[in-house]
Amino acid sequence: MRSWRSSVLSALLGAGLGAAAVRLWSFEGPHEEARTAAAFSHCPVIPVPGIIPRVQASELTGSPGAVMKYGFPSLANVKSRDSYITSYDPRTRTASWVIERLSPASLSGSADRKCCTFKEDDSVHVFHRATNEDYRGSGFDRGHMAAAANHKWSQKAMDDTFYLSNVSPQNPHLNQNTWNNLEKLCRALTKRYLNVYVCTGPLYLPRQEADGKLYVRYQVIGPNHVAVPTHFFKVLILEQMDGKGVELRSYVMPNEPINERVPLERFLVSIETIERASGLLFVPNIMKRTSTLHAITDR
DNA sequence: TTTGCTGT
Repeated sequence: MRSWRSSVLSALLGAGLGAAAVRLWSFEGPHEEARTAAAFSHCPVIPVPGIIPRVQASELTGSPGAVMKYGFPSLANVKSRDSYITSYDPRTRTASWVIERLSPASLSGSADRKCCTFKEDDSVHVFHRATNEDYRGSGFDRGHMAAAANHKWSQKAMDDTFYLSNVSPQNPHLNQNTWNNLEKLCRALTKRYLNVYVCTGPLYLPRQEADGKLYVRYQVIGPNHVAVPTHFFKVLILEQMDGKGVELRSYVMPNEPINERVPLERFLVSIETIERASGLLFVPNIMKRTSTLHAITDR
């Protein structure tokens, strides 16, 4: 039985993405704090000109200009909702990426998920649309990309996270434990950073099969063949309290049960790893490609 | 607490 670690590692290696990932996962220090510090030392910090203001409650209404200040990871089938902006992938019947902006204001309010139900996205053609029937009895959870609890500021905003275009088939144990903890971490970071931008999405990573060749293989569920991602990513854009810099943190988790005792820092990968694997480019508006990527991968 | 599921 292969561990999650070897499974992620071989998948990333298979995509030709090894260098940055190997260095992170090979780190085994005796003290967790030292390990955490070492893990974050890989995360880039980018100075930004001017002072960034904190988002106020009155500014929460989903306006693409505000949520997308760091740019679009890709441009196909972009949709704007109150709580997030997303790019839909009609071939897999799920999102390519979903971006949301978290702040203390967006996390507080009276919206209640008991009032929400998962629903088809009528803006997607029926040929390419996921339905609740696809998930029923599949063994997979309907895992939010933009999490419901991030948008208590408005019932409509929370309702919008229940479109199945904001959902991917997710291992139930992962969704309800370690992935949930990662979502809670994103919310907790709003206390230490001015604004927290979160970009979430699925990955379909190659792995080596018995003949020694690399294949991308994923299950599809239901009559509409909704793709089951092999992994999920989260890219965090953290605006520092002094408004002078932006920190980037990016995580990859396999779509399988993960022991909750494994620290979240173990799932940090370089942003380049996710960019190569996903076909997306993050923070195109601020990334200085050559110099920044050297800083990440050469460390 | 928040993440979901199934059955009535």
